[in-house]
Amino acid sequence: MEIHGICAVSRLGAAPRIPASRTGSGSGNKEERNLLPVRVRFAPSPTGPFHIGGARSALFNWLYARRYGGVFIVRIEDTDLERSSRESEENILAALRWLGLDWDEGVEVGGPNGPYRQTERLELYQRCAEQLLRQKDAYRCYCTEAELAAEREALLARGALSGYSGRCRDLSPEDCARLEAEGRKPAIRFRVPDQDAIVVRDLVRGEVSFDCSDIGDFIILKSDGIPTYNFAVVVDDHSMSVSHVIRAEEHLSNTPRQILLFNALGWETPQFAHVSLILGKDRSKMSKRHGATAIEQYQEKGYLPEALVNFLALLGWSTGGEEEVFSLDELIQQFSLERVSKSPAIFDLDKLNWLNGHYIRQAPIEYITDLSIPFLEKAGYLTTPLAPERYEWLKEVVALVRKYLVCLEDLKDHVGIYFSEKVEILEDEAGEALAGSHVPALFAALERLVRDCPALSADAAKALLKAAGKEAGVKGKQIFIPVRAALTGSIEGPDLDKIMAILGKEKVAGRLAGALARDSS
RNA sequence: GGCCCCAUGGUCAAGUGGUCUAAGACACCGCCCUUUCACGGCGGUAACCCGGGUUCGAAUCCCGGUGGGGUCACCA
Repeated sequence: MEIHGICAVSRLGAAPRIPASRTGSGSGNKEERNLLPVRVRFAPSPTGPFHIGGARSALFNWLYARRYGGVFIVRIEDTDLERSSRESEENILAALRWLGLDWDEGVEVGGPNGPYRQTERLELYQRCAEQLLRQKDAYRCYCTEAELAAEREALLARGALSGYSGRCRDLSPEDCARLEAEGRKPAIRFRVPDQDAIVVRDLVRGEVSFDCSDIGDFIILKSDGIPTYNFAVVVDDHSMSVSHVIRAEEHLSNTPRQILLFNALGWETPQFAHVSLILGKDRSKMSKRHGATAIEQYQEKGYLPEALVNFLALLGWSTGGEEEVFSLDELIQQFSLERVSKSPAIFDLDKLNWLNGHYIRQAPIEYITDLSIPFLEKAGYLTTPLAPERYEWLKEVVALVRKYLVCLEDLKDHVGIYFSEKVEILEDEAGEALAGSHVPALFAALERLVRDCPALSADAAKALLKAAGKEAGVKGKQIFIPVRAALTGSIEGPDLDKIMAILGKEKVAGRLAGALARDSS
């Protein structure tokens, strides 16, 4: 297996070791660093469906890359062998593409720093771990999970929950040999230095300081040779020359460990930006019980990617202006890390719904019609391929009902009357409207007029309605309500003349006759 | 519990010491448009967590409290 990016590691020897006394996340001030080419990454672990929060992290990274002409990398953090799967990796990538977030380097597209799946870069981590071992910045730990669990429990009982006892910190080669003879497989632990404070310079949070004594020696390479998250990110972010690490706030407390690793390996740290979390209605971290959390679910319900992107961008970021609706291009123009909010945001489904409806109403009708087709198929209203006239007709249907939609899945509740043969009386009021004494005369007149009409356009329908009313001696609501009831089974809905035009002569006349027959029986 | 982060209407948020009797959006309420519903338009209700400082002056700065969240794994 060939691993690119080894060059980055080979610089190791030459790079000056950053003294342990140094605090801070690396050299160079902000302005200086900003001149560096922007290289950001989205690094999901493929352990389940693509979460809303992950999507926002991906979006922010992508926007940042596009805003500054940088490179957006997608790397797969699949070191959790138990939970990772190709299936969810593909899921995530598909969702990324659906949202319109394309990547320049990474899994599937390749690039100079690949491979982009961590399980395919094991050799690299191995080598870096050995380096640390040689420098005495890491050591082999022979404790078993059971021993560690017991130790943790004891620690917890004393109320001091933190870290590792350091039992294997200073094992002699002989100790190691003996333990290995027992059949124990060592994990590799990082030796956290005696350093007072380590400060994270964060682009959204400012300087955040952590005390080293609060950080216990942590494992960087598991006993099976797989790296641990904190180790793999550092090695990869360096070897992929990542300039800015933009990720969720839950990683903030991991950052000092990572900085320690960067320092020990003699590497410069990237810039960090920790974006606050997305919370559910009850203010706790967004999870399944708060409703749909997977991007996939929104896609299935018929949310538009542009609405979701727009919504996600506004969660934790704002322009400062009054506008709320932004295309991807407009977001790129305006995005900046400086305007990312520090406080967590609650996922507001109402606003997403409004935005989605807004996009459904505003987008070109062909676009919405095309997106609607799979939903109509699924509801059993349509089979593809569509004849051209049928498509034109469908466009009119969609144009008529889209103002009622929150998402495309709602279509099925509004289009039944245009597809089905029979009308179902849905409301009591509709039945009552049909029972009016003037109704038979009105319907008879209208049915005749409709049948005699050469082409039932909306304009023609309007005129016919008026004429029929005149013949029956009624007007206004007395015309519209019963006709609407007969044609749609409901007393509310889109403009009646347009409904009639879409339904066509046959259906209109037939339904009128049907209502009459039903009424007299 | 230790450590860390956060705190403007129900929600998203603008606001970076005076122009704040605090913007905008969603939701809610009302009016208008309309044959109905919806869309749309117009208007309205509603907020600086508490307590101390600093200052001529604080939503804005500092300290403390409270509340919420995150994190403490051979998970990421």
